[in-house]
Amino acid sequence: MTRIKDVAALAGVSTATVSRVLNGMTVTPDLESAVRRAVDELGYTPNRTARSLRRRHSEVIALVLPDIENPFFTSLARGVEDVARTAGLSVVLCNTDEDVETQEHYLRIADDENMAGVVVAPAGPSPFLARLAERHRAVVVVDRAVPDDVDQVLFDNVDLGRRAARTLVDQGHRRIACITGPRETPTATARADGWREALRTAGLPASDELLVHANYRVDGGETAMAQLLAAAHPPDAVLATNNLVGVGALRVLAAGEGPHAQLGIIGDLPFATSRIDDTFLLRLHPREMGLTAARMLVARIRGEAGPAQRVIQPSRPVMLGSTPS
Amino acid sequence: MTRIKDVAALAGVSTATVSRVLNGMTVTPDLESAVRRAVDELGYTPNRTARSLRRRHSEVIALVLPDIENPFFTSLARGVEDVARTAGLSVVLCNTDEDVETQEHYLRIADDENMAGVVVAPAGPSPFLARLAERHRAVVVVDRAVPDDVDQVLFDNVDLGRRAARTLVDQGHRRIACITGPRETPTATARADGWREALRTAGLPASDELLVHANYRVDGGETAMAQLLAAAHPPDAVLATNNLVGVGALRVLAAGEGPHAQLGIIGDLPFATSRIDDTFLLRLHPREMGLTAARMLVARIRGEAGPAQRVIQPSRPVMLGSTPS
DNA sequence: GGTCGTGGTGTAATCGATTACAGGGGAGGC
DNA sequence: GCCTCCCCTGTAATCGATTACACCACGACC
Repeated sequence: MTRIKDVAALAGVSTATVSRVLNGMTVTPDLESAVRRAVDELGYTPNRTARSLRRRHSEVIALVLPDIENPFFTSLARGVEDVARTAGLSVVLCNTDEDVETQEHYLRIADDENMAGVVVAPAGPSPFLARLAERHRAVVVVDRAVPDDVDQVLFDNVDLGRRAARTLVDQGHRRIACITGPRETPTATARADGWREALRTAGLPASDELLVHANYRVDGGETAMAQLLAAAHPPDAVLATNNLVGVGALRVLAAGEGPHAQLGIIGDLPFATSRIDDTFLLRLHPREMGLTAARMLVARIRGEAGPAQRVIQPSRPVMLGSTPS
Repeated sequence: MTRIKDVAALAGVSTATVSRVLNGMTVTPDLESAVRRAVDELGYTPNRTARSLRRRHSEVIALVLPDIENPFFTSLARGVEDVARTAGLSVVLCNTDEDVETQEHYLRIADDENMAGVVVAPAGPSPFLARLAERHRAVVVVDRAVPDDVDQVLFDNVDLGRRAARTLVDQGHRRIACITGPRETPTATARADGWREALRTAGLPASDELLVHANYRVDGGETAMAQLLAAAHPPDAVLATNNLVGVGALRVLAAGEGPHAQLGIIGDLPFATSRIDDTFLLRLHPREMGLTAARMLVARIRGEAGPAQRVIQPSRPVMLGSTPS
């Protein structure tokens, strides 16, 4: 491996001068070009480990996500990447698999590796997160609120549930069920709260048998939808509060057994294989959430940010599905 | 931040002893317990940057992927993670967006950060890759062959195309089209070669108008399928050579306009929303490919690996689709 | 009892960059 | 002509860990 010493020797200058050229400080043009020639000739790139040991932070940010197989999060990741790249930062992605310990593990690595900052969609409560923020590490939380005093980019989940449910009400449906995630998942319960509120406001029932707390994945959506349609009084419309349970619900409908029901989904379905003209999608634009979060992170890394803030990421109006693009 | 010096001072030993305790070398029990107490009390974790500067490699491996939004690759990523975790390594994921320059950038980072190794699904030819391998960095290439002398885990793509096409032939179809990726994409052309071979063997036409080189994404599949079905002599069966064009093709079929055609897909559809009983899937099990690649990487990191080898990842028999699980 | 070997510990060198500090040289002002 | 001041450069300290090397104490063996 070529080191800065080799470049300095070849260019006939000191290591300090090489470092200065590489970091854009003023240097006599003669020396500068000599250094650049030497750098090119040796194909030298600075050792980032040494650099970040000395500088006490690297040019890498960590993006800690609970489920890398969920298109919502991969889309969010793309947003973070785009901003990071233009800011000269590299993104490394860590998958916690919804496991709090794994999350702590990765947050600790980000800290120990002196990463410039962290964007995290928390799998659960994290003592370490607060500690990072206290020590003035750049941290932005996305998608899932935490009580700590850190930057956060969130949806107004109650409002999402309300708006989606209201759309079904306005369509004339009278028995509107809701498939949401586990009780321990705050976004799931908040969206269900919105659904309940919209129904009550419209004078419609929002009874227990119309609300299913499913596992928040595709199979959860399938099971829940099948259960709802098999009930004595099946609903004439169903709200799925995230993309994955939406996929599951759609599959059951596509099977065509049992009664029909209008479906509404909070989320997007980039890999849907059926026509879904008939389904309402309340698209969430996770990519834009990623953009927002990354911009906030970059500002904080640069020291341009003030006290921690919570940003509510807007979502677009409820849209009729058509085949998603 | 607490440093090893602080621990040493509190425990009344030298930094060398602390380091030895933390790295499992033999130390007098008295001192060892004193050190452990001090570590606990201070909540000390070693600074990984300093450690990897000295050791000249870190405990992190990079997984460099061309498209993080493709479920094939996220599934592969899960496989890599599972092996890495049990080996005590952390995985960071880098998205090249099919861009060779971005790929070089991330490979360089992996090198400069002294990462323990790299698993990469190459977006294209990479001079840097060969250089890494030459310098005895642990490198494993997955999914897309490269000419360099490095470990590789690949499918037998010609065979995949052949088997998938033969299944359609055995079904009694006589005019079998193929939607594959761009001519510059080796896996795409190899699978198409297999399709052509199977058709010729069966005495069926494999003419140019039956082979569409589409963009290898969902919209490419849609366009290609629409084009095929609108032809003067539409095919009675279509082979889609990857998961994404398969999704696009299915969408067009689901629209129900135009003639029907039997569909076969090389790949899996974890987010399909329709019943696909009627479609043949040749599942590829990218997760297992990730497991294999990560195991090879770990062996190489530990210095247990010999000369570079190419492993052909087996795939299961062609299966009738049903709703994927 | 003396010598040798062994196992455990501490001191200090080391990894490869950045940067505080000191010194040298040239320009400008009196 | 001399003195400042400023700008650039080089030397060496520094980041925080690991580890080569030297040393010491103790036990075994002759």
